[in-house]
Amino acid sequence: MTDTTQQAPGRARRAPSMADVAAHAGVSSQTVSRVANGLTNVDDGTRDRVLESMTELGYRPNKAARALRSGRTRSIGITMFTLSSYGNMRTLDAITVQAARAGYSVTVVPVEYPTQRDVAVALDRLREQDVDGLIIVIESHIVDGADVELPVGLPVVVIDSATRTDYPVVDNDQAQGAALATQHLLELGHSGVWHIAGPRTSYSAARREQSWGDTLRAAGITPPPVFRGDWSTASGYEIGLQIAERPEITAVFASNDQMALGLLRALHERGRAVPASISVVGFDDMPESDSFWPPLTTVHQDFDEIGRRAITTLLREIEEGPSLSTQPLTPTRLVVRASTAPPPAR
Amino acid sequence: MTDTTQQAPGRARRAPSMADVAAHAGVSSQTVSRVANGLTNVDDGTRDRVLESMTELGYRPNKAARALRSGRTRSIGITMFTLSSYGNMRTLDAITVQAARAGYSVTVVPVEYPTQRDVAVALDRLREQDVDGLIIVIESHIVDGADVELPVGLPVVVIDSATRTDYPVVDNDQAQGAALATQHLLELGHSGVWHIAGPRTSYSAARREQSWGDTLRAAGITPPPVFRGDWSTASGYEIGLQIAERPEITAVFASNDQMALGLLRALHERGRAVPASISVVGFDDMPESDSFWPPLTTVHQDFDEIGRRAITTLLREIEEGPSLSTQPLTPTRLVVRASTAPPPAR
DNA sequence: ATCGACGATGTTTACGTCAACATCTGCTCG
DNA sequence: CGAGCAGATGTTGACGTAAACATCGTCGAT
Repeated sequence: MTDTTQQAPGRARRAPSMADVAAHAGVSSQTVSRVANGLTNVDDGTRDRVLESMTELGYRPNKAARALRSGRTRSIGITMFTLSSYGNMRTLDAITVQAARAGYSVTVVPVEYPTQRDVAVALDRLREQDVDGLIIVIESHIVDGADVELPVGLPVVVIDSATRTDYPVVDNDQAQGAALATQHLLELGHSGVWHIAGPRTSYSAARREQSWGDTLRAAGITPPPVFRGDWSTASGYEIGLQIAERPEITAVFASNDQMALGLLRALHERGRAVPASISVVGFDDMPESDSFWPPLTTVHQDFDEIGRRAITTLLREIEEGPSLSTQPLTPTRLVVRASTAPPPAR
Repeated sequence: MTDTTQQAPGRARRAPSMADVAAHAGVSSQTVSRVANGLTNVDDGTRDRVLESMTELGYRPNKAARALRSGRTRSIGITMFTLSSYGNMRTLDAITVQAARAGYSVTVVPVEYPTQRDVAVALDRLREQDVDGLIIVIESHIVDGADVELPVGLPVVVIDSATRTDYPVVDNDQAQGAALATQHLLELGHSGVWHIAGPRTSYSAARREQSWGDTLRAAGITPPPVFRGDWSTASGYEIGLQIAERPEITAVFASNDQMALGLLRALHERGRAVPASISVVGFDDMPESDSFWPPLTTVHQDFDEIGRRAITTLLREIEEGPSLSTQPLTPTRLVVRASTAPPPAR
């Protein structure tokens, strides 16, 4: 029978405020504030009494009031295209976990279509949320567009992007990964490596493609024309049907695991044995990849690390002001499984 | 030179408030408020002048102040286990998109480990966010636990859960899907259907398992003991190695696509042809499933629809108060591909 | 013993918005 | 031609918190 507040019909009762706790504990609300914020200059006895009252009344600090007063919300915003890509999802997962550990909450605003307008709308929405910082997981060429106005004075970290130099960028080292994949195939003795690239809109795809070409050229090989997919298994499959007909192709580096999977399917259907007749390397290392048939050799990206570093960097910016420290890219590593082998003897 | 505010060094200048706009437009801040909220009792000329000032100063309403004043934040919270399951991810994606369309933002709080303590912490955190409503995507037996105190008076929608009847539940019809899968195998002529179940902690897994058994019994068949996995491809693979050794098993219904994939791999390795020697059906219909080898027959779940209905239901609760309308489950459908066939002739 | 410093606690006020109420203008109607 | 009314606009205060400042008591140094 400690509850003396009124319960409006069908409505939540008003949450207890600092004033309620203060009255209950017989102190001023400022003392409650001090306890709530863990300041040290409070007598132990008083503190205990306040804490007890808090528990009894079920007090929770009101975030809106706190935000209004302090201008800080302890929440960060993140905007990205469809969550339905393996990398984005893993990154988001890592970010929410890390943010929670640091006491921040995460507001997600999706961008439905990769247009400047939609991105602008998303950023606008985020700005209204009064977030303390922003993580943007969007291709830079769209973010850079004229219609997109980045929030002024708001800490920002960019993932999977590049050209803007005024924000810290956190990302996997796409170039290093692609080089790893290409090099692996060359070392197995393949005289050429074909490439299934990602869509033109993707900066990651461009970097992998560039690095694949560079690696070949460094080995004295002229890169063949790329096949271009759109990340989907379906596009990998379509391209795979073409590749299957060309016996001179003995090694393919696909820009993600899903396209590699589509490729594997096409090769199965057309009777090209993997890896006996043709080797395949992917990129991402999805948890499913080790159960593809054959288990896929691929480049592992550490998305947990990306999320961790994005949060670390952003929180440092929020708490210590803008810094211009350049972030090193996170290295990837090659996971060799059963889809690669030396080229068939001729 | 309209900017008279001071720029603190290295800090964002204070965002313009209604008072700033009011001063600029030569009206009272209340009039600005009326314009901002689209009230009609404002002179057209005045309105235009205010809107112009807003644009010029780059005014955005302060969400914290608005929330403090009105008690509504136009944001909803969602908590779920690891985002890294296909279903959770797709659901979250759909929810963020739908929420954005309705003008709500979404705060995601992850639950790192499926313990009551972690769930309680997550809900606590969400309550502090002053969200207007909550979507919980967590197994009900944990939510129901004694340590978990659900927010009082806050609209809640539950996904992938069950036993509590005091909140609306939105979900796919797991039972119907499992029946579809089992029935399909029986109709192909298999005399028994084995099952790779999901973990005991999962309510979805339990429902699929139950329905599989019921369907067999309805056909006069005693269900064999289940194999129990943990949703991962690795567990499917381990179980698959056992199944491969038992020629009497000619039909397997796996509780998700990933375990089905692991199973396929084990069967390949042990030389059991799919579907000639053994048929496999999955559950989920991941976008990759049509490129498994062979392309996987599976049960398609409509996660977009789940997200849509979760938001619709929650917003109705928020805006019109609690309703006790029972939600029909969303039907699933069987997608027949190449991993199922009649049993081998003996 | 006295003064000052410091620690604990209380009081006041501002953050930005919006509901409620107050005021003012111009116009209609008898 | 004045009372009354409607619509436009202004003023005040409250939401819950925390910074800034004020007050009070205690204890140590001289």
